[in-house]
Amino acid sequence: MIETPISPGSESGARQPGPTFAPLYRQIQALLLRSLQQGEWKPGEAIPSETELAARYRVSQGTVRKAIDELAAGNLLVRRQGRGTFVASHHEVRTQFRFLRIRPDEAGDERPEADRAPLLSRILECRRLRAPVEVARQLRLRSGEPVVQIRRLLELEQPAVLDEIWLPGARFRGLSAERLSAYSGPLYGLFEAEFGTRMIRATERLKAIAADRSLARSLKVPEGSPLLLVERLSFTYEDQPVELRRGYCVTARHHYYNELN
Amino acid sequence: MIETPISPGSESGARQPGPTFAPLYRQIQALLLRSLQQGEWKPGEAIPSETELAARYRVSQGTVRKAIDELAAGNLLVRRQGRGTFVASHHEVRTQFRFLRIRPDEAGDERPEADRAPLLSRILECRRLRAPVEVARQLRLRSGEPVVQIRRLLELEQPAVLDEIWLPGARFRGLSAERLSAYSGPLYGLFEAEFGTRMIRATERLKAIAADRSLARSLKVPEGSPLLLVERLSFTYEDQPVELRRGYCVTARHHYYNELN
DNA sequence: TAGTGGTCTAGACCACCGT
DNA sequence: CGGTGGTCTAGACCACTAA
Repeated sequence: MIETPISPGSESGARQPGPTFAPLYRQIQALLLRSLQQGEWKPGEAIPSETELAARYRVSQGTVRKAIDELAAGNLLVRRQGRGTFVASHHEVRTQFRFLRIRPDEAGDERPEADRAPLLSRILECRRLRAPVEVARQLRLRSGEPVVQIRRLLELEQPAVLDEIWLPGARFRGLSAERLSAYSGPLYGLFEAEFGTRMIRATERLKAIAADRSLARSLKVPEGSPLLLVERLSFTYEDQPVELRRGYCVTARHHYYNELN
Repeated sequence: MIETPISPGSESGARQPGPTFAPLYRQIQALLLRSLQQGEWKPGEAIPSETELAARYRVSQGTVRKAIDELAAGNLLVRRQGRGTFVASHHEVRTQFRFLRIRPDEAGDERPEADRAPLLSRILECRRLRAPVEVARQLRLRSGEPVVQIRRLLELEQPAVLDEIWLPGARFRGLSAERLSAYSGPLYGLFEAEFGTRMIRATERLKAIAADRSLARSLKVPEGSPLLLVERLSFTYEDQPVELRRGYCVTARHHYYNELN
């Protein structure tokens, strides 16, 4: 099966420089993106070789290459010399620390490698309910639509993070506390494997707040203790928001790590 | 003047695939980096065109292009179609918000554009002293070497951030409270223009802490209030650390914004 | 050894910018 | 208009991986 993008100028018809003009490699990129989204290639699998894709789309290898380059830069694909190009997966170690920014103060100053930290995740709750207004707004649901709420405790040594997670109910049917507890490994790994939902990017807002009674009890800190609140909105393909998460972190022996480039 | 990198394989001598092998475009990149560091082209200025550079280094335009691509991706250079390639500068609006991550809660949800926020910076103190152990360690100085310490208050509406900044004394001779107060605009703009020191990248560690008496007074919040502590280490060329900064932020009406890709 | 991604070249043409 | 960066091609060779 051959999909044909607009032909390049030197071959036949010309691209229209009109208002919707996009370079060839971006069109290829969009086609690749569509295939990824539709699951033509699954996370962890290899996509066709550059030569194959060039033939399929009837463009030069260089053009395919540039399309893939950007997707790889965006962490959607992973290039491996001599082996092929693979669909990125949250199961890989390399991808892990892209979203987990809380680190122990002493360890992993910059290299979160060989890090077999005893990261324990304890599911406290998993229930379905109608989306509160603010949650609905951020997830772009109608307020009152069903959502899944998860509460879990992350322990890196001491109890460190209490997460409150909201997910669209429709997309995450059949998600239960049992299923969550049975699964070991990153949450996003489960989401991608069991629900076909891959988190692509996220925005975060951080604040310092004082622990209320409930948080204090869960995290075993005095009431009023300063906590780091990390509010995250995660997106899948097409910039669809699919997870709202509020993490309350004890930062006595941990910190949130960030790099500015 | 012509500088000659190792010739490409197809032309004459071959690159040695030895342990120190680097592709041609990386060698060009290193040469460009050296010119940038040595100030051959100043921030805001244009560097020579791709064709010129290709001639100078005796490589093809495509190779120069790839070298520049990566430097542009790292925010060291800025490409402008039809005009040329320019040395990035902290004076440009585009670069501003790369390092300033504190935002008002309501505004600038994702687009920090057209943002003429009344950002007031009041210098409280600027003095020279001997580097405390921890500061010396992070700035890679011998403990006791001279450093400049700056304290300043940033007001976005209410007083919002108290910054404590340490700089290597040798690199920042002649820096004074007067000079700082006289300068309006981003601090890093002053550093790059007056001291030839351009901040390239930074690492940050964030924690939630309780305001002690001194902080409480400066920021006009009750003692014990939760504050967001942002500890930043900034680097210039060659991964030289040249600024240590501790920012204490009131996050009642502001937050720290971050994007995960 | 065959196949993959990675580098490099040379040349053509296009889009954008200032003059 | 001329110069700049941006796109696209075709072909060569290299480095890495797995069978």
